[in-house]
Amino acid sequence: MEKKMDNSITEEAVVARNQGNNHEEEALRKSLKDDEFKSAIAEVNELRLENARLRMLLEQVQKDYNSLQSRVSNISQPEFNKSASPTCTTENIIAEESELVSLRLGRSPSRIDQYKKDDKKRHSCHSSDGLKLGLDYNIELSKSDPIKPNTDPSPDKVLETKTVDARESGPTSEIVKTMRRGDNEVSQPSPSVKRASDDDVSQPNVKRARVSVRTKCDYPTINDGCQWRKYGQKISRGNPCPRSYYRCSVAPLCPVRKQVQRCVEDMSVLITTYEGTHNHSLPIEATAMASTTSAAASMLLSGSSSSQSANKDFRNLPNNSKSTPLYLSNSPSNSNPFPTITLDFTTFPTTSSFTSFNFPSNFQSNTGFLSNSLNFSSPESDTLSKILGSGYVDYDPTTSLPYSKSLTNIGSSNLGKPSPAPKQFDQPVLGKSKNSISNNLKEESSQQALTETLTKAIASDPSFQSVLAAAISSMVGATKT
DNA sequence: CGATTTTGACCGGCGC
DNA sequence: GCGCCGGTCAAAATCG
Repeated sequence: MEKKMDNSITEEAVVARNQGNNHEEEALRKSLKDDEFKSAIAEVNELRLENARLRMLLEQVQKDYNSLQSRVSNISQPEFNKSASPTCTTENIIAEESELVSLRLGRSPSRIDQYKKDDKKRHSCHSSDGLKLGLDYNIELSKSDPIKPNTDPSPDKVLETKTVDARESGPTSEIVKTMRRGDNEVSQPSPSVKRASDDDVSQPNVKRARVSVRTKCDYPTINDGCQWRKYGQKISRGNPCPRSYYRCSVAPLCPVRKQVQRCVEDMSVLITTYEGTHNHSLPIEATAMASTTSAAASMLLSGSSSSQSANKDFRNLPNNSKSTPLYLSNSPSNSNPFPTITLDFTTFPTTSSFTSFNFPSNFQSNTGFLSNSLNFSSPESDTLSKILGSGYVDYDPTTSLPYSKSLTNIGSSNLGKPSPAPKQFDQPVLGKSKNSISNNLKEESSQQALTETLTKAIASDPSFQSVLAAAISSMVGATKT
């Protein structure tokens, strides 16, 4: 009996203890939930802070980008004004019509976007290179107002406008051309009339500038941030791969067109040729390449002589084939009747930086076209990266963002404006360890003369500055997305 | 159903 | 004048 009592007491105690345990567990769970809740709140707060920080960073980058743009615009202005001067000399015409510039931009390979099969028709959305494209009409619009539709269809007037614009830049002339086409489409729907109007624009002395972008790309087209509509496809002579013709579909009257074709020598290389300037606002991701292509086109049409002078300066560089980063080269596309500038992204740097800047000394024009070549590509040796890395700018290999180094020597003080570097950039410049910094110093001193010469060359060539600045800004812009 | 792509036809430039 | 070639158009087909 006592045992029973004891047992019952014990059971009660156990029950009571269990009940107590349940309460404790509940309290524990509650406190755990509170903790979780608090940590979640803390996490959210952290994220908010991070968000705010990133926003500030973005604003800063935007600010830098804008100031850079305005500088590019300022730098380019005299050239445009000069070339837009009312005295249309034969030299001017020949120079602008006969330019063929190759600009090679090496950059680190960025992550390859997932290619969505179901999205393959929307070729504007894919990239293997993380390239962004658009045209910078901050520059173009500030000079003249080419977008304004020509309300006076008088052929004389049209011709006059076209000629002046063409002297300013190819894309501008393209705009005028297309706006006129739009006018004709309204007033004279006949296709033959439309084509006749095209002919008016295609004066022998007025060539349209094109910017050709070469990229290693397995996909039908590169992601340039714009939306394109395919309007034709042709198999051109000498290349079994069909050439596709696209026009910008963001705005109905946008004159910008592009041609996409695989390189016959290397099928993995995609050649995208842009023509014209967007007459509408662009998505952010489309502005970066726009800056580059627009500046390149501007340089193409406005800076022939200055490029030559730059070349002259570049030839003063130390005569060491391994360390001579600048040389002139023939453009591969000699048959192209249009002034074309080529941005070559096909040679990715194996080092961490934005690399070479090559001007082959065997430059000569064999097409009657002035074939100025700016080569930013990236052979591992004799690269601009060393120069840029030793005084101008370095790029993070994973982000392609420039490290905050001084760019003032390039001629744009804002370029080097130190900006708060986010965490991911907080790593050794050029990816080198501290042990290699002394080696860097040695390299720096040995290339000091080179750097000075290059600085001089760059500073003496506004067009070159604008292209370089645009290229840099494109690197920056590409990281915004 | 609207947007986009495909594709054959057409046009102008250019060289012969 | 003719033919080739690059570029564009536009109707039909396709896609989402």
